[in-house]
Amino acid sequence: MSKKKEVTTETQILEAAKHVFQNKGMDGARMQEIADEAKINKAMLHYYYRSKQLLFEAVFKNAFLLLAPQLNKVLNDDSSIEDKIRNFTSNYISFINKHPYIPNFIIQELNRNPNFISNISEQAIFPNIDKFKKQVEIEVQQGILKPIAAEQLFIHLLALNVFPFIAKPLVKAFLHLEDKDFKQFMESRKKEVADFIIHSIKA
Amino acid sequence: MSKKKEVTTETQILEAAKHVFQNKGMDGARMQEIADEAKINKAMLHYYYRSKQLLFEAVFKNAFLLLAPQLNKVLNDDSSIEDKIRNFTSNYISFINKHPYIPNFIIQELNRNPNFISNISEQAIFPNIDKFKKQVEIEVQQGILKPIAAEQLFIHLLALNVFPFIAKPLVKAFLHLEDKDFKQFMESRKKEVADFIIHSIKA
DNA sequence: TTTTGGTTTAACCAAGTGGTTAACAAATGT
DNA sequence: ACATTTGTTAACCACTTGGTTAAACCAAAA
Repeated sequence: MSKKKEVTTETQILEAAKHVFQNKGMDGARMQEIADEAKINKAMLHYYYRSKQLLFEAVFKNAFLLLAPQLNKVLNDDSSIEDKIRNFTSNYISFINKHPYIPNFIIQELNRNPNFISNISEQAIFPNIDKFKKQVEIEVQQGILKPIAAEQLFIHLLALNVFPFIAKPLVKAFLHLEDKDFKQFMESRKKEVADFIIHSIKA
Repeated sequence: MSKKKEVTTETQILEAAKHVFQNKGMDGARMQEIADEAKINKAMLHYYYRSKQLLFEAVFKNAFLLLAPQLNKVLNDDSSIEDKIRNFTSNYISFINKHPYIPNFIIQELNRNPNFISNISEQAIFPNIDKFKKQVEIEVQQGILKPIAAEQLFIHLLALNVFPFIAKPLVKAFLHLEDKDFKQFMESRKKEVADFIIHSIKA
């Protein structure tokens, strides 16, 4: 096994593919555009990744592996529900500011091909809600939280944090925000969302 | 002006285009597929709508005109904030059950081409937040609501209602739901979401 | 130096793509 | 009745698409 330039070319391709796929989606992306952006010959894309579909899947899994730990942290560590909500809300918004394309990319392509999730949902990294659920039940029983289904709370948390990024053009239009204002709006949501949730669920 | 079959053919095309565009998006849709589904010759698409882009825009505006009144009702009628939240949450979820493709379609294509929203945001139908904002301020001042920015509340409301539909494949996977369970989950959210918001904001 | 193996390239290809055209059919107007 | 406009069709076209191939390249092993 010689490796010569394998590493650089292969990663160059993946980086370019990330950028193009995440901006244009599977259908809108063009292999030639990826090759141009990676500054390599188009044939190299197939040499390393065989087909557009497989290159896309590599990008998709790569994105999902970046996102999953963010969720797992909330679901599996031992801090209180309140702390988890505060931490997640703050961390997630910072995370997305660094990778603004990810949530939309994942959701967009998952809607295009819903079967695709079974490829991933079996992996160990895939977020599991069980521990979070038990913890909510305990805190409800202890009188820390008002009665609430953990599933609903979890989706509330996701919705409040993820939606504004996915619907960014819509939010900007509704609230008459420029890009700079939008960023500020999201920054203030770090505290706003956490407070909003905790006000609602604390006994 | 003669009309012969204009009406039926033109609407047949629009219906087929709706279906195809909303399932596959602008890039994934094929003119031939739309023609096949409308059971007419492909040339008719261009005869009535000139180009793929214009046909797409017709579909897009059509979808937006269906969605906007749902929001305007919340923003512009005179009931209390609490009533508005309860009504919207219940009505919106029912509305999406009838048109499950709409929110994802709009957000997906708006992210693909964010400039596109300026085509629509100038129209009178475009939701305006001003009245809602004043109303929130008044109810806060009257001590009915805890202090909260109307903009944040509005996005909270949208997020909690819209997100689960957009992220349906993800929600299903996280919570291990089948389609039937998902529908039931969304049904229970009609009350759940409204209660959740109101618990949080009521003084 | 020569051989060997993975790496890279330009040229190519078949299958689709949105869009057009010219001829034809069906109404409508006179 | 005839002419004119409107609706419909099949065939066609230029161009783009993902993918292939055969030859060239080039570092390291022999």
